[in-house]
Amino acid sequence: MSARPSDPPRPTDAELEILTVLWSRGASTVRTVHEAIVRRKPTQYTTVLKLLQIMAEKGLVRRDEKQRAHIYSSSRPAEWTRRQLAGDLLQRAFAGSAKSLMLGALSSHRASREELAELRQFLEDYEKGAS
Amino acid sequence: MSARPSDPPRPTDAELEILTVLWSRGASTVRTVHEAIVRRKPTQYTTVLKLLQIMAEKGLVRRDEKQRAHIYSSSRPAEWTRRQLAGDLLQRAFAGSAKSLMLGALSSHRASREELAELRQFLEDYEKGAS
DNA sequence: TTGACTCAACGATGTTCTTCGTAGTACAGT
DNA sequence: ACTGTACTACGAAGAACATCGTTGAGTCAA
Repeated sequence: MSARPSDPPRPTDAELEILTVLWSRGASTVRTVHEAIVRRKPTQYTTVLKLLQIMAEKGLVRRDEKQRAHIYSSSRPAEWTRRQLAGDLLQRAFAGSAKSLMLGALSSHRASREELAELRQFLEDYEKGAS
Repeated sequence: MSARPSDPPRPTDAELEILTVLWSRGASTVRTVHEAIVRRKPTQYTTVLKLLQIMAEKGLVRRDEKQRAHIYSSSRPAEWTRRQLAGDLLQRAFAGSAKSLMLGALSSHRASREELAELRQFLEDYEKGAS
């Protein structure tokens, strides 16, 4: 539960962008990641490579060097990192008020009816588990 | 509704820390802010001053220079900035899924019963307004 | 085996962030 | 007027970030 010394640091903006690619596509080569990134923003291949190397040093990703084209994968499940980020923001900007966070998220995003249903469902489940 | 060109940029970590002080205490002198900051983390007076000057340039805070000790205040209400931050994180890390964000926040924080009640209440109100 | 490709490694650059020291200015009390 | 105190302004320095070019090594096919 408590943070071990080996917990990776909070990813930077560019790093997070890469992580989202790894989360959705799973373990990937640099080339694959680059192809996904470049679709949203013009970026050199070596920029992505460098980022991934740095992220490996930080422990944000793991690297399999068995093949010539190294294979990178997120060292933590998406949910773990997301939880860190949400909790971090919650403390730093929202003074721990989950309600304010939710309010902020929803008023900036305009959730669909299905999403709201999901949310209510989740709250119910959570309440049961938490009591 | 849409972002005007003059919208201030996302505050950095240190800037956010100062903003939270301004949000809770209202318009303040550098000295007052410093006193609040130093309680959490040893920091020089001039560090806070410099930060506030930079934030004024960026448009994150407004400055009243009528008195010798300038008075700083957040240029945007707390809710506005919070909404930006939550929305930003929602897009960048949560692929727009408010549910995941909620899940992340709650599983990192363990909400109280009252807080959960508030949340449910808020969701209800929101649903009415949103339909 | 040589040439075209593909890849990782590395170094360099420019920017932003964070922090602090120093200098100068207004002001109050003596 | 003189001195200490409370300010702001400015500049500098180091770390972190983001980006890219170049180099050299591995691979495959003609």
